[in-house]
Amino acid sequence: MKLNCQIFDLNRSLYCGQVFRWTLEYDQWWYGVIQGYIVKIRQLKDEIEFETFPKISNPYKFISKYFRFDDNLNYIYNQISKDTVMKDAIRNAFGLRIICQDPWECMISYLISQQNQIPKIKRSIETLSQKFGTSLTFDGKIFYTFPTPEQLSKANLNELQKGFNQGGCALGYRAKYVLSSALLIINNSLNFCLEDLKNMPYDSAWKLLQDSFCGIGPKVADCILLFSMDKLEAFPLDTWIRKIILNLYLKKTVNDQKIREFCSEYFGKFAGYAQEYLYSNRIHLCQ
DNA sequence: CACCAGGCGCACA
DNA sequence: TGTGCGCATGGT
Repeated sequence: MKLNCQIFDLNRSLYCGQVFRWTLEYDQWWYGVIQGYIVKIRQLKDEIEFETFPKISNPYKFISKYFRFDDNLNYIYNQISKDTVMKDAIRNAFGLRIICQDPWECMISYLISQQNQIPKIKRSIETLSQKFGTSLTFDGKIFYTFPTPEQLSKANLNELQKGFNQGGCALGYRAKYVLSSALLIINNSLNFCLEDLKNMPYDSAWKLLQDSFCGIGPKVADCILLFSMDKLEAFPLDTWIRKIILNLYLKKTVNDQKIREFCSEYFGKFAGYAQEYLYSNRIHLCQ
């Protein structure tokens, strides 16, 4: 199937560190698993070419929603282009789009991301899927869906925590956060479901995530809201972004709360896009 | 061998 | 309300 798209860079969107389950194979084809579907996709100029397995009833809608093709990037660039730092960041990562992930997978992925490195995050999530997800075969390769809360709740703490060379997922101290989150959901211990957060204002959803789940703090909550709950005002403040904002914008040391207040005010309701373009340029901007 | 990683919970003031 | 410390494991 083919789909025309404007202001979109597939490689940048998949490679920038917001999603963890995509791999680049031959002829520029990316393979990934989105919910229960394997997706094979590549970009040729302004056109993307893709295929799903199993076949999905409305593939164009599925792909458009995932890559947020309804976001008007021209308008968003205009809104966040407050200075030369951001203009350069946009130029260097032009076409990068926030991806709309599954809330549950996103939550677990960013619980795992804390105090961790991207290659290891990917390896942990891949191992988690292999051990507890459902297998699918396509193009002669075996893929695994991200485990549901039910599937993940059957794991024991030890095999989540321990290292790869001991048959574990190498989650370390984060294992208890992952398992307790799965148990909270399958035991119906919460008086809301994750999808409900999409219909809440940003502030209340941000607080509710941190109050409900152990291991979710300000940064992880923002990642969940930005990458899976359509909250484009969320501004995940990690070590890289902290350095960039303190060095290039505030030029003095203030606490995280002050940084968040500044970024929210300065970048506005598309602050999440601003964050993603700064993060994408982090190596360049932190020198 | 040190040291640190897309932070967070907890103990203290 | 605000600050400092330890954390499991893997990578450099």
